[in-house]
Amino acid sequence: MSEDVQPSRAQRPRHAGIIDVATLAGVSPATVSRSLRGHDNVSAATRQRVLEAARELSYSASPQASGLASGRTRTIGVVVPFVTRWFFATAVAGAYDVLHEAGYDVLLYHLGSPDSRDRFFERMPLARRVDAVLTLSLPLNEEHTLALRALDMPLVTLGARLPGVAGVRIDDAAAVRQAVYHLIHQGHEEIAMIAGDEDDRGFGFLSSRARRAGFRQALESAGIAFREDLVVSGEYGIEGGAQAMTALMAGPTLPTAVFAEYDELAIGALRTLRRASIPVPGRISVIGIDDHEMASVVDLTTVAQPVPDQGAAASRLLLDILDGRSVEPVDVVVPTRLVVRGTTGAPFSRAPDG
Amino acid sequence: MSEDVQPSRAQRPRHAGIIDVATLAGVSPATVSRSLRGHDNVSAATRQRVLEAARELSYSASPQASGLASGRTRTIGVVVPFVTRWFFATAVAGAYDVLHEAGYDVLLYHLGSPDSRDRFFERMPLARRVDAVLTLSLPLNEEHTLALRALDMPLVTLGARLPGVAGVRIDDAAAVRQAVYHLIHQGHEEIAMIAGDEDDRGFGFLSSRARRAGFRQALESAGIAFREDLVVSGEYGIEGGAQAMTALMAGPTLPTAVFAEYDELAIGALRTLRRASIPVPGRISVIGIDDHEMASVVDLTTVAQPVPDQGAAASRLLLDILDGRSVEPVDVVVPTRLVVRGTTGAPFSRAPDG
DNA sequence: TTGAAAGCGCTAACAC
DNA sequence: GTGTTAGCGCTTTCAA
Repeated sequence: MSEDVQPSRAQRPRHAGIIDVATLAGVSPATVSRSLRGHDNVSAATRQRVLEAARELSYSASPQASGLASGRTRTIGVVVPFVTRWFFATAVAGAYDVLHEAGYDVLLYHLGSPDSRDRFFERMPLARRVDAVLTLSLPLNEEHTLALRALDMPLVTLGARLPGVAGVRIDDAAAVRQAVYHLIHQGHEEIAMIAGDEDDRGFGFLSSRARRAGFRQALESAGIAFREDLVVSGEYGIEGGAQAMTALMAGPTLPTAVFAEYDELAIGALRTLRRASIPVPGRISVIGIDDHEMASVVDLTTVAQPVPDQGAAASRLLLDILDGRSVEPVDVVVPTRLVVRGTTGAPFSRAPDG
Repeated sequence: MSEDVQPSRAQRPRHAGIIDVATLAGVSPATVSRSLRGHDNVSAATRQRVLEAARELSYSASPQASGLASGRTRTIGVVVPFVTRWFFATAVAGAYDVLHEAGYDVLLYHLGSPDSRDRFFERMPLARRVDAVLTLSLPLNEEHTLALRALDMPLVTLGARLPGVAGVRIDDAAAVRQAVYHLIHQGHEEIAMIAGDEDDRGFGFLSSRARRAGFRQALESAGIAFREDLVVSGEYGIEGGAQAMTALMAGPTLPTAVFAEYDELAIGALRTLRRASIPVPGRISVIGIDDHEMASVVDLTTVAQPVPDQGAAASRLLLDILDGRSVEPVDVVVPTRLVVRGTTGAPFSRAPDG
């Protein structure tokens, strides 16, 4: 709510308008419009003249005016929880390239916190600003979902499946299984999980829920009892992982392996372990999900998911819907794969007399 | 250039328009407009009725139409080289918060490569889409600069000073000095630099140039001869740093310390050193600039710069210009500070018989 | 194949 | 304080 000091608009040098182009080309504005947008009911000669005139005046249509007249904005709203997190930044970049290539601008909506998410969905600033919406990993409640549907525009989700909405994602349960089975195959039986925050302060990402459930299933299907006390949660990011590891270390016995819901949590955990001089994987193994760009630096074993590809795929899906090429709410599931590095190994065996 | 399949626009449920609100409130559209935008020449009672009517119809003005009529878009263009890099993502988040709070939307332009930067400046998609532009660390040649000035709209740079343009940045030379003097004080004399790419494939960031120059100056002012052969460059990101370190290791003698132009290069270098089992700082010390969020994880000594703050400060500057509160092209320089961690130490002393 | 004319939904200048 | 009247710069029928 800033004060509105109205700057004079007279200063701006007047852009060439469609009428200028029409005059120069000796045609009507309507013909200019048709020529420039590649409609086929214009003779080649006329179009040629128009294009030249437009170039000469370095004309390009005002998006405002053309949007107002046509009802389309040529803009896509991209809604992300945190642009600063590697996953989201990378997905946005992947999406951007495809959308930009297709001639769409990208309006960024950065939520930052659940509070501001709620405000966002109340005010719905997207209403007449965009032609379609791409939401990244947003966990939405009924109210949010309704607000989104009320927009009645093409919608695609990335990383969080919404019933009836097209989306791109990985199979969370499968990814967790890859990670947990890797640990089990190495002989681990005491496996802890560092999960994302699930309480109200956090977003409560859907993938978090899926991965927690997947963790339990994976253990049980391997005949290992699930222990609630070995699941700790941390806020989004490295610090969250570091704190969660600290909490885990405060428990009665340190497990022999930790599965982190995603790499940043794992990386935070590694920092805590390094500072406490606990050897990895000598005393404890660590594995994550993502294949974050830093995973290779800290030599983290992880389950890789293709992030830019998902952004690109989601955008293509959106374009398909916009162009009427797709109607079904498809559910694109991209594969993950285990990347074994140096933070996992055979379990530490306690001294026989211990 | 995608095929234009025009979707029917008839499907969209008609938003309430300003006339609907005016009718419901029993006033003219102009009064609705005035009331909603907080103009003071409306009686309290009238405004009240209008606000209620607007809420009842959940009306909000079409940005297209209001933009067309007022000549303002309430949108800021934010131009970044790579959203995926920590520095840029973090700066964008800092900027976003301030702009969003002030009621502006953010249109993201992701360049990705110098080629696409050039295309961007040729086509200048910003022309009528935004009220002002924030460019992040973009090295611009004369042509780019002209294109930007031709827009004749408020402009602020972050991380790269443009003559006559307001901006926010750190003092690159000073930051380099902090880093290099730290190494020198520890006794290092053979200090290499890993610099950003300067050839055509890279953007050739201005800060890169400044930091290279600063490096030479810092050495010489300490009485250490600058050696061209100890400067290697790497592409933007971790891989670039890793490759540069490999190149450095291929030289006749490994220096005792490496100064990286920014942390991601340093982190890449650390990965190469770890893989080659070269002890840090036992055999070689490493220092960077940024205080990247991963710096604490790899225990990297660095010169910290406040990134979200710079984004926020740049945005405030932009708002000041937009609102006519600032006219001078101010040059805001924010301080940096040395953060000593574990990758720097006393220099390795060669075996006496070596 | 082209042009004329009527909007798209607002804001701003000018009346009252 | 409030209403009336012109646009803002395009696109899109509809006619020719």
